[in-house]
Amino acid sequence: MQHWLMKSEPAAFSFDDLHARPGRTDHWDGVRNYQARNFMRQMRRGDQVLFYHSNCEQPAVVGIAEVVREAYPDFTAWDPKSVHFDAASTPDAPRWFMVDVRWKQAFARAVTLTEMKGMRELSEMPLLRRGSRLSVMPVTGEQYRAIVDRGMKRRPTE
DNA sequence: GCCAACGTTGGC
DNA sequence: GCCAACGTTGGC
Repeated sequence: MQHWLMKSEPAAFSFDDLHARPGRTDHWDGVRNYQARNFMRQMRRGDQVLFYHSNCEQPAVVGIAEVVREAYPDFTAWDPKSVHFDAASTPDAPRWFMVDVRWKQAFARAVTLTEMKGMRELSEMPLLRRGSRLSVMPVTGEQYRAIVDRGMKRRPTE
């Protein structure tokens, strides 16, 4: 099983928004970056996803989601009215892809970006690199467990 | 709202 | 294929 981190701006689509969807499930549309797209295509059903709130008052991982459908064409790229429209992507030759994720569990408390910067286990995370803009990234099992442990308060907080 | 860092575009 | 200009991301 693989682990991932996916960013979303809560003003656009929050972890609570995902919870409110039918089946607590939605498609992850709008990724328009090749590296992030390629990571999504590597996702497999059952992979665990850290849901990260970006570009907001308190950037943080707020909970866990799960991949329930593997990569398929992002149809919002074909819709001229969509902000994610891309004329270069067609149904015959889709350029962009998305996966479906299901809300799984909210953290007891958010694990903030500031806090993550102080965690030794996370020193290699792309998320913490200066200027990192990658919106979908792999997370190692160790990094995943370290973050979930914090979020679930299974470990005394400093 | 600012602005540094990044990815993409397009002229050459 | 280079690289300046541009638009976007996202922390602060």
